[in-house]
Amino acid sequence: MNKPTQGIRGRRDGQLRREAILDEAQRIIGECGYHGFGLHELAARCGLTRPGLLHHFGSKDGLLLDLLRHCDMRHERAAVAELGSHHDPLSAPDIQRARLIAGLQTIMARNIAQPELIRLQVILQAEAINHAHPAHDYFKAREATKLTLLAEHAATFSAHPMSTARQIIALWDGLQAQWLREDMTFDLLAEFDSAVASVIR
Amino acid sequence: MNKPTQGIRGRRDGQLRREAILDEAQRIIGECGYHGFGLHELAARCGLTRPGLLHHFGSKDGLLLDLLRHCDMRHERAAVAELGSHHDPLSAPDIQRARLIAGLQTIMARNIAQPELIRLQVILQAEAINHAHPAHDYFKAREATKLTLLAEHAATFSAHPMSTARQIIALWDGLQAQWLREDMTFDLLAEFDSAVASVIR
Amino acid sequence: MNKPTQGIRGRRDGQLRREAILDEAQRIIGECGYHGFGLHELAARCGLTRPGLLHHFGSKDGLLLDLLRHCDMRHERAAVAELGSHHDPLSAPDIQRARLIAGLQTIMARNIAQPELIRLQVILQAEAINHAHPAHDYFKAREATKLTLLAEHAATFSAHPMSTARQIIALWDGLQAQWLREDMTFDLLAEFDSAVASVIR
Amino acid sequence: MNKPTQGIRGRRDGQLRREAILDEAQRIIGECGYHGFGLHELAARCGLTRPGLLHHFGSKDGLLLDLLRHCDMRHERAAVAELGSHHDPLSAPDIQRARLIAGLQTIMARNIAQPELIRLQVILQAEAINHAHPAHDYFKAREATKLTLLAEHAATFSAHPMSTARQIIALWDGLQAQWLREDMTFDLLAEFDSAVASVIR
DNA sequence: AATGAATGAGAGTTCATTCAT
DNA sequence: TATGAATGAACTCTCATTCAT
Repeated sequence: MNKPTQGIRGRRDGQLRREAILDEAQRIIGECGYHGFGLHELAARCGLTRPGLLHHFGSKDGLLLDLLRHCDMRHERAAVAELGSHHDPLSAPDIQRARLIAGLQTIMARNIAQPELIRLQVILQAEAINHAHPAHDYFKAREATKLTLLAEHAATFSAHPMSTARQIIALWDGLQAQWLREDMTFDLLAEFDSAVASVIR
Repeated sequence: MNKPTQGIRGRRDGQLRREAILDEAQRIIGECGYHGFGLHELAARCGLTRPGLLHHFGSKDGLLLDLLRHCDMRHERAAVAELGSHHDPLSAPDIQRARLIAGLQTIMARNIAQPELIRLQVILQAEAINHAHPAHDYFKAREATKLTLLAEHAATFSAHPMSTARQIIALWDGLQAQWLREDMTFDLLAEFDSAVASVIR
Repeated sequence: MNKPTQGIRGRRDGQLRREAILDEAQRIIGECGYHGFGLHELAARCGLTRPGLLHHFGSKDGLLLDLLRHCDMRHERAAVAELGSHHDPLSAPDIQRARLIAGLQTIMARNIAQPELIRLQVILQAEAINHAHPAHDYFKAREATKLTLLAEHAATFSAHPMSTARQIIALWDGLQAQWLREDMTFDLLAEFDSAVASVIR
Repeated sequence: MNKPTQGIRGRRDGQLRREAILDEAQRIIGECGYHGFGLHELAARCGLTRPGLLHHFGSKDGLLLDLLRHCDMRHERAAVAELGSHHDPLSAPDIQRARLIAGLQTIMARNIAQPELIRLQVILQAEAINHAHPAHDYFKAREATKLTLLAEHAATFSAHPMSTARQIIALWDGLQAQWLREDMTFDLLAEFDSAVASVIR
């Protein structure tokens, strides 16, 4: 007699629906970029209408920022924790170096398991170079954080920690982009490992 | 009474006009990406109307491809020549390595002098990961060319020439992107030099 | 254990809520007109949601008509009473004239104390000229009533009571509109008094 | 063999088309007000699409301002000229008064012949009380001009020229609005004449 | 070589409203 | 009594493009 909790036309739990939308948004923005995707297609893929989307996020910009916050909480914080947990400034340089490499490997391995996340980061990071892009501030802050964190680690064994940090980030971003450009046809994790080993000596 | 030079002058003017437009297009697409820019703004900046633009390039896609071809002829070929001219498979590994580094330095230095070009490459390369992007094929081919060329050079001194090539490209792209993200506030050339020196040993 | 007052309190609270909403509606519609305002802003200003509003008034049109009824009861009836109470067809023309002027003054003075009411009337009266406007019928009836009432008064001393009535209304409306247009920077009451004195001779 | 100047689907002379659109805009805005009308209906009535409209006026606001400018040039200037031409500060007060009345009559008669113009003014003048309305500044300036011009005239025969000016404007606006409200069923010109005669004594 | 006029498609966004809760 | 979710229709406006001139 009773129809469960499901109302007409896909009324869902709110929070659940929001997350489902953000998942789909990650996929579509990762493919087309922020400027290249339209609310209509995202809405259609989620089984609702454009105003239905905006009910949850207010605006296209708002959706993007919510997506970024969402990724931050789910992945970024885990990554920072990964590096932070093994950080012990009193250890010997060799151990520090090994730990950093291990941490980076772990994070990269996790990323490889979800290529949509890599796609999203690669394209947004490029688009957001433009100061007018809604994600510009987010990526500016992210850049500074990554740089500082890596430089801190590198300080224990490198004579130029800042340069080392830059090199790690460059390899990270550059290899991820290559991997996507070549349709994930090479072993990203192995290439990253050997590359990092080179720059860290 | 006859104007014999008019045809030529007209054609030459037209050519000049086209180049001026492409220069402006490089700037605006480098800022906003292909999806983020509109023909209207480009037309306005060039002092003509939208149909005026399309008269020269046929379509937005056509404009992009013309721009890419234009860059190819002006810069890419010079870069390839730079590397090719010093390539001599019979030399000693040390010399090969030094020549490659010198060639890369020269090209990077040339790029740094025209940041709009770097901007264009960074954003388009990211956007064009999407198979539906009009520049996808261009960048796919470019990727293969670069990889092959660098691997050829690296073969003379590296045990894993393909990986070395990837690492060079990753550092190249990654440091350029970082440089733009940080508003060109660090010494890109120096960072690139030391990074390449690391991965080439 | 029983809550005998709850029903009444609830109803009283509801009534208070409704009045608070109508007050805010008066302000916002007076500023933007019926077509220019949105339920969303009104709802926000009242601290509830759009469906919350519609729960009380059924529809946007319904809200407008309720507001009009509300004003009718609070102000319009008082005005009619003001004029009616002093109306005595048997008095001498001079007295009639003086009483009418005094009555109009009283009402105008009352209006000036609540400019939002004047705003509302001025804009709605103009919008409602359109036959399709939801307040059209209301203002059509109001017009007839005012005209009849004033003409009755004027009949005791004017040779053309209908024209006199029209002139009074025109001055009334026209000066109120001017007053708002000039940001209430002149003495509306004084101007109205002297104007009415002129047309009534 | 040759098709005249008429291209596909109503391509017209540009300037002619602009004026035709403004004529229709006058009608529709006069009925529904600025907030009450939509570009779609106007476009449809003119036999083109929404973007077709915006091609000529840039935006809805732009259309309104162009319409206002258009009316200014066609009617307002004629009215000012009408009053100005007969203005001679050296004449006797009686003559001044008679001339002013005659001038106002002429203008009002001209207006009555085009009720759409009156409609437009009545509704926009009310809507534009709101400072955020795109026509606010226009009507603010217009108000000041009218007031100054009439006060100048009235100065020759009235002890309170500013008040007299206000009264004339109030009667003007108020009677026009009444006339529309009552579906043009009374003799506006006659009522205005007798009313002005009263306030000018 | 370039324009002005116009279009169809689609952009993001707001609207009043409905419905289950 | 009021909400959160969602809709369909409408909104202004921008897009790339076409076409006659």
